[in-house]
Amino acid sequence: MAYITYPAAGDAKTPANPAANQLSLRGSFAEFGAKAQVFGAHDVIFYEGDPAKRLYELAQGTVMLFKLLPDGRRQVVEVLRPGDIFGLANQNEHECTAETLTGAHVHEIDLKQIEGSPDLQRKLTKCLMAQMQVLHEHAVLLGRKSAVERVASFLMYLVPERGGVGCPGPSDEENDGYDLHLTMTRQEIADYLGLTIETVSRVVSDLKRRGIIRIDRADRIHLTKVCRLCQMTGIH
Amino acid sequence: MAYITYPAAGDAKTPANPAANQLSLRGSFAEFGAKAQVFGAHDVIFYEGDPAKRLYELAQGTVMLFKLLPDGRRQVVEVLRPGDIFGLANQNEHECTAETLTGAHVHEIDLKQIEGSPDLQRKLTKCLMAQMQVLHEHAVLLGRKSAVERVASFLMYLVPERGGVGCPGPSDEENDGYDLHLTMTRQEIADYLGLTIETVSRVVSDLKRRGIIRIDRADRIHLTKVCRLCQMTGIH
DNA sequence: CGAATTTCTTGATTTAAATCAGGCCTCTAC
DNA sequence: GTAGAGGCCTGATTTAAATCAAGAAATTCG
Repeated sequence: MAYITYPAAGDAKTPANPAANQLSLRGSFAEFGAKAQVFGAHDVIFYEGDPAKRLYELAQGTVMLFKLLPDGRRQVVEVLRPGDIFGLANQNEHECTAETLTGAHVHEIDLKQIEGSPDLQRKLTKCLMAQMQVLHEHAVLLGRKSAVERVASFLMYLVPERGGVGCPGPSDEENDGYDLHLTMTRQEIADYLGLTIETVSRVVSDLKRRGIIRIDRADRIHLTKVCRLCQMTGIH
Repeated sequence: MAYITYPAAGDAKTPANPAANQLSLRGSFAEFGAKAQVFGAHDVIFYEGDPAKRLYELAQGTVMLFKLLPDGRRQVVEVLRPGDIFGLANQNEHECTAETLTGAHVHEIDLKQIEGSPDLQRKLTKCLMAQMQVLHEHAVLLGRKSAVERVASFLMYLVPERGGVGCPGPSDEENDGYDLHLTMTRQEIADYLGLTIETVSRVVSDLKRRGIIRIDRADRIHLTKVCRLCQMTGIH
């Protein structure tokens, strides 16, 4: 269950957890009296259909947004990282569910407050522009990429400063490596990539067999050949 | 080719075409000295990779945004309608190509000008929120819907005030009808829905055979049973 | 107008991924 | 330690959509 704190007004700048404080500097909402909330892993922040009144900024952790079809099919539409803003609703209801993948710190703020501040407006616009770009790239993935390309793109997305787009120069060919921690289960990855859990599992096994990745624990993946993987994303 | 006009400053409020003038009232950029541009059908407004300096507001017509993979695969990521804003770039380059589907009137404005106006900021935020919601729905379509559900959703999207979401009440079951004009070719529809042209053609033929739609010219479709079609979108 | 080009449709076949089904780890709890 | 549960992997089979391959409409153009 969610462990939610509502600090006294003006207290948001000094949360109990120093790490959260450090990370919340990434955004600027906390300085405007935003409520700070702490969630555990796999907590729901809001459900599709819930009344939408506020905006959320992820300060720490990972959150996914997903939509469900009546028959149970699920599509994860966004995977959010610290600094991302979510919970915007065109109408009065949330159009997707927000669920944490890890423990998470979230700042909550009223849209009206943002509208009053040109600085926050600018920040919001910049954030939405970046998210829109990610959504466009994800549309390409879902609409036009093969299963292998989807998984390769997903893994590259987890490499900081690469985001599945950039490719290392010729200097670090073949034997460059990178360790990454998976916060998503195979089912969540499948629902993000528009695949089944079996297909994700098979593709990952195949990458392992080909020596492109190495796996000890299911949630820890070592990318043995980042460059090779990058070339499998369909972008190059 | 594009027929581009750059009216003298302050002239944007009075374009030659009265229809354009009427429609431009939908937005508010024209009042802030935005450049007005007129494009023909199938003109490129900007290419993926072009330097991005300005923002565009569609005043009249239809525009699509698409991305290409190096091997030629294409994904149409958005289909824009009057009032929509596009051309936002996180970095300094456009991340997708903008091409008109019909003749179109476009207002061009500097992001800096918007940042100076709280009213425009609000409008921009509202517009981005709405577009993001459409992108989320489209991710569900691309990631989780069957070919029939995709085509049904697409057709419903073209019914004003429905947008593939709402369904008419039980009063207008079966024999409600709606005429719509397709501004996209089968190939463009396929690239929007993440299908091949053949699959789109087959699904459309099948809907015709089942009496759900009627087609005389390839670009004019009469929806014979809007309600039935709505039930085929996967949403109900 | 008729030729040429493009767009659309339809059929036959292939294939990538889904589905169906079972077994194997890994962690937790007792 | 053993039992149970959930997550993960793998194999066999099916299937929806892609691909391959012609034709048939439209549309453009000389």
